[in-house]
Amino acid sequence: MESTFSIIAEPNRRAILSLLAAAEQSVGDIEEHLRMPQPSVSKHLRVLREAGFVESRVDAQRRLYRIKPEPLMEIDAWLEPFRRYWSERVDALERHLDRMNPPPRSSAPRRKPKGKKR
Amino acid sequence: MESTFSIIAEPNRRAILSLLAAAEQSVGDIEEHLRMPQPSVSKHLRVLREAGFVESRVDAQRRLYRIKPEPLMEIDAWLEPFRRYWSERVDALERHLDRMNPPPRSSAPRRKPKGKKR
DNA sequence: CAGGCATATGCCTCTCGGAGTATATAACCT
DNA sequence: AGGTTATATACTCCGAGAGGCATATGCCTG
Repeated sequence: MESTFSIIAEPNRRAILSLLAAAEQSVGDIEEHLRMPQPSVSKHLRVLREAGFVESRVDAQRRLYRIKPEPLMEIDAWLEPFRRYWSERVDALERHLDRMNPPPRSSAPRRKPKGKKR
Repeated sequence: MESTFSIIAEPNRRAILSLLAAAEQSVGDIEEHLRMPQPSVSKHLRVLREAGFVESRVDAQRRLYRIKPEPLMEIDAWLEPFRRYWSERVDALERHLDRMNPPPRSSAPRRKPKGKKR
């Protein structure tokens, strides 16, 4: 399966992506920058490629890898519903009030009481 | 260890977070909405809590869980260097040109040739 | 205080994926 | 062709973590 999220769960893969964010790199470049064994780099690149995070082009014996943004955009999109909390973090006041009395948000579904209490 | 990223790699945990994004929920609420066994819910909540994704408050016998945004903000921040690819995706033309001739970006470091060729 | 609901924890098992090593493939050069 | 460089793949080993189930803890109510 290997979902989009589990792929970037791996630290080395994130490092590779961050490297590629700056510029196109060959396998050897990555190996050198990240000081990791070449087979490991190739394996991670394979995973990233098959998941659409990167694409490669051939340059003689070497392969140059570059970012493909779509999966990362997907993650960015997943974060969307949480962004409203960003601003709430600006001052803790609203959170505090929110905790004290019934949240004044309009569309937040009210929980139906399951037990008897409260 | 359990890094921020590996925590949201778990689909059930993402589902829980998405639920909580809408509104504070009790363990029972989550169990019901996501149709998953209660111990599983509790265990995932524990992981999320210890990693700072959520916090709980006590309401009689039940615990109400709510989002804490910091770790998600961290992920959002990690995405930052890639955002420039978003816009490049708008029209494929720029990418294409980018691939054809030396990228006109100002600050992108040029790779030092390692082998002899190219 | 007894019994019941809500949640947490402990234990076991099983799978998945990463590390490491060796080796295969492929293109280049002389 | 033969050797060398660059990258990919195959195989084995091992540990982390998720699921399932039983059980513990805690609070509330009659």
